[in-house]
Amino acid sequence: MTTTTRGYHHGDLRRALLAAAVEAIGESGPAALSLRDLARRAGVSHAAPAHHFGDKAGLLTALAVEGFDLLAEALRRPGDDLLEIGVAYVRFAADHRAHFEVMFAPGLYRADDPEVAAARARAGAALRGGVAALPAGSTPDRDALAAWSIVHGFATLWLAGALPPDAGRDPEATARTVIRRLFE
Amino acid sequence: MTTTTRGYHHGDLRRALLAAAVEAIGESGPAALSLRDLARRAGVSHAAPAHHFGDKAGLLTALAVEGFDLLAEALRRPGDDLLEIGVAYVRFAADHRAHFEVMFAPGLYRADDPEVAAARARAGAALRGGVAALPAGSTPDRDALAAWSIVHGFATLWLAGALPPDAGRDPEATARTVIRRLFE
DNA sequence: AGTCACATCTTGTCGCTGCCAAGATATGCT
DNA sequence: AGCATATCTTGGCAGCGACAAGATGTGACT
Repeated sequence: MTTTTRGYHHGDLRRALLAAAVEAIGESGPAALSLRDLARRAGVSHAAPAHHFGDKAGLLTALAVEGFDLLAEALRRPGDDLLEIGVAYVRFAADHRAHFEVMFAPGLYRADDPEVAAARARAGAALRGGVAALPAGSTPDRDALAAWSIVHGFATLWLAGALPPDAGRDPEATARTVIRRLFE
Repeated sequence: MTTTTRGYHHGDLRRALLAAAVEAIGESGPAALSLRDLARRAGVSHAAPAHHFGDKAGLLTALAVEGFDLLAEALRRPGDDLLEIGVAYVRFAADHRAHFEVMFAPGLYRADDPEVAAARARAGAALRGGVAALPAGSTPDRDALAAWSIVHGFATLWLAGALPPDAGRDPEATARTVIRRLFE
């Protein structure tokens, strides 16, 4: 599979546009995203993206699907340890900022799209996986929601630059400390 | 003070534009906000907003300042009870969705503006106020961060429509249950 | 009362954007 | 070889943010 750009046909434009979107969002945030800019980055005409994604919301929908699948994969890696699953959640937000910002901005894409719903459900199952391994006498639904809230809140605040400077220096270590608060 | 719209001069255009912004964001989210639409809602020409706010980021900066001040006020109301302060945080997000969404989307406004920084600090102080009243032997910085994370995460997930339907029905009650998890 | 500086709002314009329609080119199937 | 289809281009339209220049009120000073 050649990914070179020469010729009338790009070869892998869909993937190239998604990659360009990640790059552009990393530079200027999701709100400033422009389909025409992505087309320029990929070296194609301004209307080429429409063929693959329909419109801007379509492109962001595809990016959200990709993001939820990456998240599910990242959350499955630590196994049963709920603390480490939480840390993985924060690390995912830091490592895939562009995806994360889009995923939780449902006004930007078609959040009710079936592919999104399926990918979101896979990520949710991966997160709930660690809660099942908690000691007896716990309340799974509430514990899952509390765990999700605390890691999501931490990640969001860190991305927003709202954390005090010393807490934001090493988000992963700080997150580990904060999450541990749930188990004491 | 007359707030009528007749005449060449509006009378209270700045306030009217901020109110229109809250309304518009409530309908379509912050990303879809248009200065020209706000001008139409206020019954003025398309360039009138520029005089009061400079540009779009300026308007959203003013909205963020207003939001952080409203939040500080809301957090001060419950007094020393950290649980109720957390509930007030969630209630604020629900009651002032437009403000909240802008406040924590620093890419949309000038987050380093001194007025924003001051208002944000006031809200932070109000939040930390409840942590000081915790039982001895606690770790204030970490506890404040954990509390902030869990309420912010819950509020954000609720606004994003990411919570399971039964948890999202009565966010305030669910939030109270989830936050209590921090104190057990 | 006059007039003058200033704040407020309007009109006009520019480049950029998303989206649509119509046409060009490559690919693969028969 | 020939045709259907997927992929990409060109051209155009309306809406947007930002800027510049002008019109209109407001208030202060004399």
